[in-house]
Amino acid sequence: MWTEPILHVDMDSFYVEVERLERPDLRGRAVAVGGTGPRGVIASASYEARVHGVRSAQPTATALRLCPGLKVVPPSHGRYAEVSERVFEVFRSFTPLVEGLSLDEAFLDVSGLRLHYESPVAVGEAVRTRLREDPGLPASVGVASVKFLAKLASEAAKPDGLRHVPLDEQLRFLHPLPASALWGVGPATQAALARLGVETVGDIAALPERTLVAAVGAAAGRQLHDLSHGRDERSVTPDGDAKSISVEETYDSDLIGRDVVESALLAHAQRLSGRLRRAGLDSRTISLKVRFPDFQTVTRSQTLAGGIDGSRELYKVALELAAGVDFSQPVRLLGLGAGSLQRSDRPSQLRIDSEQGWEKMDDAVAGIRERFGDQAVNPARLGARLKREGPGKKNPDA
DNA sequence: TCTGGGGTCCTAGGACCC
DNA sequence: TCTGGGGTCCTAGGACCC
Repeated sequence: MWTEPILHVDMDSFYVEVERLERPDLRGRAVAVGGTGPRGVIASASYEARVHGVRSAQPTATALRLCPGLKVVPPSHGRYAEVSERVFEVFRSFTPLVEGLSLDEAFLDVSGLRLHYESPVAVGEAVRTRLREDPGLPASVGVASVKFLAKLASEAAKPDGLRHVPLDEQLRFLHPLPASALWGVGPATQAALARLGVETVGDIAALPERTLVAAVGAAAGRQLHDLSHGRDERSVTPDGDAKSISVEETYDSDLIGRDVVESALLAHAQRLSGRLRRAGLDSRTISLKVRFPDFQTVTRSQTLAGGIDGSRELYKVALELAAGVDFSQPVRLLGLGAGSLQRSDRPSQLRIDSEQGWEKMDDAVAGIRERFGDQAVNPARLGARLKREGPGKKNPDA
């Protein structure tokens, strides 16, 4: 039996490297993929850019100040999704036990490959070699006994490396790391831990579980206690269906007035409908998200008796939700989400005729957007505004 | 040059039912 | 006449992840 059968594979600067596949001029220099508008942030930075302090989630303006020669490329989400498909095909050619965490990283349980490879490390190197050949991208791999250690190991392996954490060395690897390295420790939890005098994972391990639970809540406290001792019972579970789908947009300039907000919600309803229909899903819980200039964010949601996926139905619910929000302030961000998803077995003969007409139109619109992008088709209500103001920032997200 | 977009999970309170 | 507890669902907000 292999004692460290879990791999975490993480593509290096994924978006940047995908751009470099087709643009050799981006190789060897400081480049980042991110929003180029006034409110843009960095999604992925090359290592040449990271040297200057450029980080993902950083405002693009800040990144440019830190690294004046930085080349910022707007994201091509459709392309990243395509390459991601290829990456996951490579993963699944090794084992069916693949659990994706995002477009560019996954856990692999390789315990079934004992007869084919000398060790999990050999599997990890083979995965790296295959990804290097096709789609031609660098990846880092962590090899460990459990998921969260494999993830920490791949982090330590970056860039373009492999790190193996043997079972009998895992606490020596784990305990000196900062507490914030643990999965689930963000700014708020870190602050709560700091009040207990905790700096490292080893410090967490020295605390009784009840102290952690009192400080950060039941679920998080118990998890921290387990992880700090190297315990992680979670198995590698191949991906299930999505639990929610949402669209949101932060506007280059704030939306002012309920009318403008309602127009924007119509566009959101159309995009959301397209994504639901392409996925073959209905939603029973619709949620509205509104962020104001001071970053205060409110959500309103409504659960229906049955699932919906049509833009007109989604828009109707969105308007009802919006009626419960005060729009006397400008709006920075609007989002529309769909939860409680269920497969839409849509026996169209059960729908009334007028509904069918709208559904056919939604399908047609979804198809066009899939091929030509979200800006290709818009409801008439948006036409006037778009003509006046132009289509705004390009959104190639398909 | 303030802070994207798409997700998952948790908490806490209230409604409602048994 | 007053007092339960448990379970599930819904809503709002928040933490966190990439």
